[in-house]
Amino acid sequence: MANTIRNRMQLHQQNIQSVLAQVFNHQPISRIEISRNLALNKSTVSSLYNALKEEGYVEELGEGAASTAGGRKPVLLAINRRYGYTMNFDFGYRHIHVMKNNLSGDIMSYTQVDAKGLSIQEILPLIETQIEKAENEDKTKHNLLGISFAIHGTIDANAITYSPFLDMEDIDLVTYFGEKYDVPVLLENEANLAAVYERDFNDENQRLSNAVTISIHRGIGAGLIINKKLYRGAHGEAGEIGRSLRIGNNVVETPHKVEDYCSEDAIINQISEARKGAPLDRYAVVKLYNENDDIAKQVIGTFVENTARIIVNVSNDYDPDEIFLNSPLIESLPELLPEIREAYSKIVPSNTVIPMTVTRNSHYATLLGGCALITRRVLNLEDFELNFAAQQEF
Amino acid sequence: MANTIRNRMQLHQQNIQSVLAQVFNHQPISRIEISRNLALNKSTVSSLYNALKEEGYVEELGEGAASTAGGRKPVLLAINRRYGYTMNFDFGYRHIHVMKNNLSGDIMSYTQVDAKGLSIQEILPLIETQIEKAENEDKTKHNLLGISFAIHGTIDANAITYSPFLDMEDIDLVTYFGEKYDVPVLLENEANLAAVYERDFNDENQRLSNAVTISIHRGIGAGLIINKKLYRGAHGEAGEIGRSLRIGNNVVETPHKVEDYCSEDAIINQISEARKGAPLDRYAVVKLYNENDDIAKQVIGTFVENTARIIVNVSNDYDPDEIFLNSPLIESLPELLPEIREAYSKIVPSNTVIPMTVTRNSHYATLLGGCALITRRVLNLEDFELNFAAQQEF
DNA sequence: TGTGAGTTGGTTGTATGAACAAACTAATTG
DNA sequence: CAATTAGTTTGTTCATACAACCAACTCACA
Repeated sequence: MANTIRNRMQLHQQNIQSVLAQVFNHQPISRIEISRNLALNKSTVSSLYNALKEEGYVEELGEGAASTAGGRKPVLLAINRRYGYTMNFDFGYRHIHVMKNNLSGDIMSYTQVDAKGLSIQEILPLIETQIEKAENEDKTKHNLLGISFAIHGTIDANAITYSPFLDMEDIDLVTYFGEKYDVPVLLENEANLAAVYERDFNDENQRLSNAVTISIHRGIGAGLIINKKLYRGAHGEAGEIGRSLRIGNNVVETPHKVEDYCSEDAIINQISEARKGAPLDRYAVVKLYNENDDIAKQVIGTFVENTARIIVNVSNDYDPDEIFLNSPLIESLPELLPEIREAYSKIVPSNTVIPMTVTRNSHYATLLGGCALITRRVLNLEDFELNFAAQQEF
Repeated sequence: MANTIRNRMQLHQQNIQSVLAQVFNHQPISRIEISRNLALNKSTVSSLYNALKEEGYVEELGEGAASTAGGRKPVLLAINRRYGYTMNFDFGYRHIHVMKNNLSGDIMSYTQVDAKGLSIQEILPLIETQIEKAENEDKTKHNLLGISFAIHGTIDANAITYSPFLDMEDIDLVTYFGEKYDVPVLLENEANLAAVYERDFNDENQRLSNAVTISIHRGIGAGLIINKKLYRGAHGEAGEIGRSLRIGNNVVETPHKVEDYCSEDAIINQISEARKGAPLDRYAVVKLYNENDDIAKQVIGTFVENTARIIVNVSNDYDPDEIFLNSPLIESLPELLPEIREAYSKIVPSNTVIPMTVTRNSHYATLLGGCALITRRVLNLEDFELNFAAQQEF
């Protein structure tokens, strides 16, 4: 029991956080409902809520409907949407994706900034412009509260350890922006953020204890939710399933990796090479496939088969409740999912096929995953289950 | 925050457990030392300790040495070794392994019972004989407190879901022995228990947060420690790495699994077939290898190479602090470990090779892992870090 | 449409009890 | 002896529980 509380002060602090988490997860909610959910006396909840109100995190929204049996109307409590906001970025291949979110995770704005071929030195001012633009059109009390960056690489101890697609040139984003804006800055791998997104934004009833997102972009990586928590590994490299090697009797010097066969880059290159034509991109590949081009059909057929096997392997490795596929290619060719499902059930002839879902709009996923993590930091609710899904419509 | 405490009663209960865990982990220990470790007032610790003493879990061992600066001698506290004991079993291929442990995890007795080819119906009375024998020669107050079984198969919700090597014939061990002896009965997969063993018995300084044991027996399975806790997966099937499929361009109908190449059974069969001789067992294979038999050398050479790749894949999948190899074959041929290390570093040319260790006496490992889990249950310390390693010598 | 019994939400003041703190005893070193 | 440390006793503290209250609603009945 590492993270354990022992005395009344710590108990009090934790109970305040529990009340805040209740407000977050069930807003708009009344004091009496919190009292019931937490099994705390209603007077205790009132006292704890008042402490939160003094800090400005919460606000009263007005009165709700009374019970049909009569009785006083409840006062509805919610996260103070005018407290401040977070800025969340994703360094994509072509674009920087930018999202501004309030403390409830609602999307305040979303933009893409063209960044293809730019160096990090050229990208930094673009980010600053976005942050300052967001600040100018804002009316919250505390303005910017935190920043997150989705990184296509590996992170350890909130620092980039490997960045294959963008040379960071010794730029430390955390220090740079942390000192410039005096807010917490969080870096996280994009597959991990996609996993956090599925847990926090896409799982309304919070059923998922264990989930894996398989991210098929230029490489292949998995984001792991284990016991409701993001599992990063000892060095932030857990879920690097694209680097998996083949086992077999013909031992070769440089063994084949999964991503040599099954990443989006690998697929595009295979088609490109077989056609002996100019370099392709994803849109061209999708077009060829839709035009029933033989080569595209054949290569993507193998991709479907291999993806099914990757899912089998992920099942065996992690035994999750659900698997999410984060692949722009499959998103563009939705007919592939049933094919993957069929290939899967041919390999594992069981009556219970593991649930698998294709993540829609994967850029939102990583941005919202970053939002979920940095919001926890800002609210001092880092070890709490926060449900961003349930309160999106409200 | 699922497992969270909210009121003073729960806080009190948790603090009692924390004191018990301190006594367990640091016995013999004084009250004042517990007070310092837990940052609880010494009067509080005294009061909590008295509650535990009344229940009989702990006892005073006598006085320790006074500080060199003078002062009263401390009274040394420890787990009451005369409170009771646990019985822990492992259904091996040839033998049932039986261990009796006191509440501190000390080995009171160990035996193997011949069980090759016996049905579960024939095995049950053998187990009962062992339990009754242990009871007859015992002088503790409460006698048998719990039973654990290491299963070569998968377990979900404390029930066997898959048992490839022993037909369970609808026998429910938990009900059968639970009702017969009125104690908790725990079933767990043997690779998982080996992982628990490494965490609790073999990690004196409790450095390991994430560890994987790779169990290479008749099949291949992994036991996973993630964030200091055993990770079992949604259905108890996490770490079934032996079932992993090959990814590649030549898609075949029935894809190859890792354990088709790399399990002990696979190695023995390959050598056996290549020699066109009688069926072999592990001892014969070890003998051939030591006699420099060409076929054995070649097959085991490939095994070394594939094991290195499995370790690479496990690293990529789980990114643990350390990997443990639980393989009687490697245990019998210790010269293989440096070869595996070398093959590994050829594939991953990094200055930091992941620590890998061969578990000695793997039968003890699973039995002690079972002991660790059932002891937690008995002491009501299920979510606490217990360190069986540190206090083995005392 | 007016009234009051019943119900529910929320506040206030008091009681509880687990941890804390201080002052004690006990036993040691030098 | 003084200084120091271990542990106990006694009384204090304060976060939560509890009980009584107020506020405000529904609904049945007149």
